[in-house]
Amino acid sequence: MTAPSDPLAVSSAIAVACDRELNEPSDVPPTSTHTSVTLRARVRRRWAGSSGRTITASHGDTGVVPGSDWVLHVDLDQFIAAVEVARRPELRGRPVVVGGAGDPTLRAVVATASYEAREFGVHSGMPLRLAKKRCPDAVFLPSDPPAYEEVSAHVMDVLRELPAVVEVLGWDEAFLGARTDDPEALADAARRAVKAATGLECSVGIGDNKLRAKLATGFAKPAGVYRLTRDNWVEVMAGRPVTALWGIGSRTAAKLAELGIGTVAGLARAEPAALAARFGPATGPHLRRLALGAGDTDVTATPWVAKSRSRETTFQRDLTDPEEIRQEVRLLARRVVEDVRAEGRPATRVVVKVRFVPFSTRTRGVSLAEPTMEVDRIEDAAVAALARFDGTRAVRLLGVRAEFAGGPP
DNA sequence: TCTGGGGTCCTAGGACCC
DNA sequence: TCTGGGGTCCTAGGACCC
Repeated sequence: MTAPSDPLAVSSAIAVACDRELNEPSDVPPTSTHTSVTLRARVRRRWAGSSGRTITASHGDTGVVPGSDWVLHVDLDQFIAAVEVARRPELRGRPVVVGGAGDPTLRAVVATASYEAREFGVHSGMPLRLAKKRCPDAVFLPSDPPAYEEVSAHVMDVLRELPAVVEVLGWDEAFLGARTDDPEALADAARRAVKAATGLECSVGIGDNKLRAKLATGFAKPAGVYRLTRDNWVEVMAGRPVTALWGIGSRTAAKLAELGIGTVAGLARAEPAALAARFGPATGPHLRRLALGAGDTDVTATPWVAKSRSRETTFQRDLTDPEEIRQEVRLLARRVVEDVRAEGRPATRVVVKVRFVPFSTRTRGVSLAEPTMEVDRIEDAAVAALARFDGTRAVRLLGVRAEFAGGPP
């Protein structure tokens, strides 16, 4: 296949590929090992019980009829910072940085920065120390998860009043599945309802599947609405870097760059076989489908069920004493057991995570003889897993994770 | 700029079995 | 003769997301 250099030709080439891909009924042949989005959707559908309404597209996993089925993605603007400003109105208009214990001299990173702080180059994931350097006048606040959970629950309840199926994605975002002729009106209704009930601004992406709705939200921010469908996908996305896609991060982008692929258009035109050879039989073709804008349309209100519970701590000073390390693992294990018991489901496996100095992370796990919620059993399993590590290196982080048996509780 | 905490999913390799 | 080819399960690591 020749790669046209004319941008318009590129666009039409992708458009053709899109149409072919999206309309192909035998998209997932039974012998294919293709999994990713479609398989995940099937697994979830199998678990969808009677506890929630479910909209399932009747036109296959990748296609919906415009004007009939819509996916909306609602995302609260600078959520954590907005919650903090809401309860401290005097901070409005000031650069606010939330993260860790709120002390920029400690080992911690930014959870959320207000738009004012972002002007100084502060963003999520950045060490607090650097945020302080970039924006010395910012107000640094400790992270307060229970407060955010409470506001989040309120927002989700407000969204559930709308004529749509609500699938919660995290503290500050949700998918809405709806059958409507006017998705913009529904998006406006969602924005107004959230604002009226909580004072918080949100942005809404409208799409013909989850991927496009999610990406549309990025163009809607702040406090706006944007529609991204197969009709404008090529025009909007073709020239953007592959990292603009939901699910492609810097590591995958670097590997794609080695194959000479840098843009969404380039990925859309790539040979599935070449991608499969580099990324595996499922992930390779899946990456190309992302570039085509393909995604599933299933929005389900079925509550999310955790597959594991974990606790981890980064220490302010590195640990070297084996006995101290053991005691910290026991402490983390007991905290995990509290969460496991709150869940009311026994753990089947315990995994210990160690991050050595400077920053290499390793895990070791122990399968339990039988599922249990007993604190002694889980604590001992964590210590046994820890014993399988090389105990001579300095440690900066310890973590303990309990895994539950597969399937619904 | 030395890099949190809580999750999920996919892949590769070895063990084990027929 | 020291060699087969799948299938499945388990484990550790990698990558991604919020």
